[in-house]
Amino acid sequence: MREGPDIARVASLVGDPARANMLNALMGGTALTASELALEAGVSLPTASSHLGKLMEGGLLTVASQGRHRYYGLAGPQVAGMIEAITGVAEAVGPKRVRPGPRDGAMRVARVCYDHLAGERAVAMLDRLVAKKILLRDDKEIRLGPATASHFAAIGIDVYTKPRRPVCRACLDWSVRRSHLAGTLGAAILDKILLEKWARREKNSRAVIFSPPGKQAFERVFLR
Amino acid sequence: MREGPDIARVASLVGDPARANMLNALMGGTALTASELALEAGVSLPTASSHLGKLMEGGLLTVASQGRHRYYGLAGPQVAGMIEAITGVAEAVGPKRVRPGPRDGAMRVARVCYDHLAGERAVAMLDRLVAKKILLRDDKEIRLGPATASHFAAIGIDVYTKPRRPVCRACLDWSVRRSHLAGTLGAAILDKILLEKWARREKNSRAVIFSPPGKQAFERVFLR
DNA sequence: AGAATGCTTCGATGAGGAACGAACTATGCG
DNA sequence: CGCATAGTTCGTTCCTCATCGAAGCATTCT
Repeated sequence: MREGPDIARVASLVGDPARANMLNALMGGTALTASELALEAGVSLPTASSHLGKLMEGGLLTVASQGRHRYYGLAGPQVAGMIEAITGVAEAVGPKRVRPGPRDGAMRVARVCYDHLAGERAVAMLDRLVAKKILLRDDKEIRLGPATASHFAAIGIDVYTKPRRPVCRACLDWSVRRSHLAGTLGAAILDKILLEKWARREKNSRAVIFSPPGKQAFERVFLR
Repeated sequence: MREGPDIARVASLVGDPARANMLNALMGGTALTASELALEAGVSLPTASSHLGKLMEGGLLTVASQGRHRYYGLAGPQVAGMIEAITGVAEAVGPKRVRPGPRDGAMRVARVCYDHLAGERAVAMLDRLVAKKILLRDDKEIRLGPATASHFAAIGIDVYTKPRRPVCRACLDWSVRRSHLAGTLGAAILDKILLEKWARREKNSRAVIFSPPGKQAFERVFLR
């Protein structure tokens, strides 16, 4: 017998298919209502409610009541990171790539990770920002540099909007094994991409699809 | 309903207390026999055997038969990383730090992570190696520099012993939120530390306890 | 107020799976 | 060869927990 944090408790919360589907859906970053999550998980509303209660009690979810809606979201980036880690293992040990499929391809290129962009395109972006010394990579900790604020202001992104969370964070990608940009800045960039309609969210998926002109615009702004 | 890697399957494997205990024990890095794992998990041998079968089938474990013993070990660093991630969340959401206790303190300072050293001391070591430009931190990817081989040779560590795995890897710490050195080099350094008896493994725990002279030696070699 | 929607609670049902003892296979020892 | 040790397989028992229908709150709309 051994001591330590109760990892079985946390893992078993993720271990139920219905709950796993819900968490997966919430990896999209937007908070969802109980009914949406029930649909997503393929269970009835009472069942979903029960699961949500357990996830709440387990500390994996937060909830915000707005009128008669209750919006559930992931409790934080650490939880999101854990799910990505589990996804990575599941991907590795899972049925030997039955069919890579276009959906998977799109996911590899660009997808939503909690509230920011992940995938090859996101990794390339971070690399470029670091190479241009707009961001400074120290440890996994990515830091702002002297040029950061002015550079993003020129693009139309205010670096210091929401002061609660760290502005910059690195987040490990499960497809590519490198890091991409998370934190409020990462979130702001994703907002920008969607707002400018450079890309759209694939319905019921974390995939992010760039339009041809959107891809060009993204490359002009972030990869040049 | 949604597609993608079967994360529930993987998580539910970790979600059983007996299996979680086994995996936790294997995070110590040494492969263990079925009986040792049964003891560790607090279940009977048949039960343990059944669990081990499931973990094998799930791809989380590897086994090496030696005579009438079967040594089980984690399937790889990715699995170890996942367990650390889950541990981090469990730590964060777990019962509000009932008593930090000396055991926890020791774990924070230095512990075994799969096959290399983790904890504050390991983080400090990596920082120092990077600051001295003996290792180069690029992305999370840590790379060898021109001075690497000679520097470690002087300490008595051959950087290029086991060519199968990457020599350098960064691994995220759940206590400190920074990275430490993994890969074969990380493993070789831990070997060195234990071989020189600078530190000993706490029995039945991942904690690594440095003796006072061992701590000094470690600091002289790695932190100066 | 009454009706409609969103969600939770309660209670009953049922299935999956964790547990162990007993029997079986395999390796090592004298 | 027997005997001991290490592990697995089998069968049974038992309990947890996921599931849903029905009923109960809460909020908003008309």
